Amino acid sequence: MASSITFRPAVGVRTYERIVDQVEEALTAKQLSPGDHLPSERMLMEQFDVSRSTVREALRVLESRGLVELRHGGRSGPRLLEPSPKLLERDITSMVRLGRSGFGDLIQLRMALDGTACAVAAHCATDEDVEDLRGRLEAMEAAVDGADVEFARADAALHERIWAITGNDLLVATGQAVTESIVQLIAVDLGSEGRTQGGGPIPEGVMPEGQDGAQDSLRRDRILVDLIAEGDGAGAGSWIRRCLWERFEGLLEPDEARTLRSLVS
Amino acid sequence: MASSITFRPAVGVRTYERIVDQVEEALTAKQLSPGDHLPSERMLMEQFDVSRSTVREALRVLESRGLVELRHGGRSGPRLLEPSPKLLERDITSMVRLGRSGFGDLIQLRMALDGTACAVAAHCATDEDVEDLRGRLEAMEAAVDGADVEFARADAALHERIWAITGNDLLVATGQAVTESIVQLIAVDLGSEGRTQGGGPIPEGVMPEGQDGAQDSLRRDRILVDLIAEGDGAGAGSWIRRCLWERFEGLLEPDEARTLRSLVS
DNA sequence: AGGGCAAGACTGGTCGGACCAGTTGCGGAC
DNA sequence: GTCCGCAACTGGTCCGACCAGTCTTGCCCT
Repeated sequence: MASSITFRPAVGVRTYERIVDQVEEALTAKQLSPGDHLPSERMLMEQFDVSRSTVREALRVLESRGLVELRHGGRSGPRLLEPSPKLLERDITSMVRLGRSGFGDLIQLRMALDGTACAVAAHCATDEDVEDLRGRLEAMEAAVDGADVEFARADAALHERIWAITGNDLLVATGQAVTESIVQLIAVDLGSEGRTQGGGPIPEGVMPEGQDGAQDSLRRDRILVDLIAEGDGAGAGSWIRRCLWERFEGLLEPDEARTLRSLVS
Repeated sequence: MASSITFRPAVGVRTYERIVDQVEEALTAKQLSPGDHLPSERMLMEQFDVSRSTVREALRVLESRGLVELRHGGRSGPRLLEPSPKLLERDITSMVRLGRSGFGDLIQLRMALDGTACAVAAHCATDEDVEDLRGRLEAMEAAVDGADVEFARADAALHERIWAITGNDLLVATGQAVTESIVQLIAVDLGSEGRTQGGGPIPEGVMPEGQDGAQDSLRRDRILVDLIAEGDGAGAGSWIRRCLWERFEGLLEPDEARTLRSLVS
């Protein structure tokens, strides 16, 4: 068994799947690059010698995999996209909504990712990185009195920047996906709760956290940046885990909270 | 701004997307469940009052999102599926192949996930869980002299069981996706390397690790299970990170290896 | 009456042509 | 030279047809 090439099943392969495969292979082989344009549907049906329906089904699949973008009326064909965390986000969100995973699972994953990211960032952050982070802290301070959403955005930008310091695009994408899933889930919960309660007040301590919460977040983020600046990876990792736990503890079931508590030490 | 309901853009929504949305909403609202069957394409085109092409494009999208399965000739319509880690796996794999992420990023993610999973598992493992893990160690010992692939399978089963102990389905799915991506990437690398080298020997220390590697893995897994049994979460977490680093260190670029080294302490 | 096999009635997969709607770019009118 | 409108694209949807796979029905033979 010298060769371990993985063959794909050859039965039941539908025509449009072969088209999808060809495009994907051309993409991985760098024969096509994000930003390039595929030929129009009419041209593709000639090149592949299939009907337009088949071409369109293939394009639908490519589109839903985030590989191409179709624009009605544009003079150039479908545009190739670069990989985006959107897909991960949707899959994770749907897994949480449809599967047996809950909010606590999402927070746990976030703690795993953010803890690691902060630890790595502390070890490989350059002086410019730290300066950039401090700049974002200033931006947060400027927004602390403003609208909640603006502060939340500045907060998210800081953490994204920390992930980016690791130079691990996969970690960035996964982290964004999990974070985005969390806020979406909170939004949905608020929405349904608001409906059942007839538009009552928004629960405290969640996304729109008010000025006290903002001040608190800012204080914690300052400490986090300090730890990263000192190169204290272990400290930064456990600190962010603690921050996350304290922030979301109120939204968890008691046993979930206890389990996640074990990650804070 | 009392209500924070998130509306979706209403322009440019194509007909087939509205069908996809309806099915997804019925799925999240539990009006449809995995295992159920959708009506056939001809019936769907009547219910939605659209053409079959449009129904088919919607089904293609639902299929590529892993929500339905189409079987040619079956008497019942498209079958609804339950969420599977397959999607996450494909997204992660394609992000690694197409994006700027490399092998090291994947390993780093694996260390984050596995480290957290082992830490949590150590805290919430019951006596039965530990017993089950020890049983799997026996299975590995039995396979240590056998085929590499069989041992690798038993090894993977042990780690999946550890993830499962956490009760976090999302963590299990993500872990499986990352692990699967890693072996796929190794397989591809071996394949291409084999081609360029004209079918030379398989590099040491990778997937098929031989008996020495198997004995080593077994020894490490024993220690891991012991740490979990003792409830030493921090110890189990850092131990598995160390194991992963030592195992894949040889496949990493020097600077990648140094970065990941910072997670082993 | 029971068992096995063939025809039919579904299923999804593909094809071809047609028409509508949104963009864009070119050329003519001013 | 500038601006506006038309024409030549683009993708989105529809229709009708045929092929192919699968399951069921029911007939025929034993």
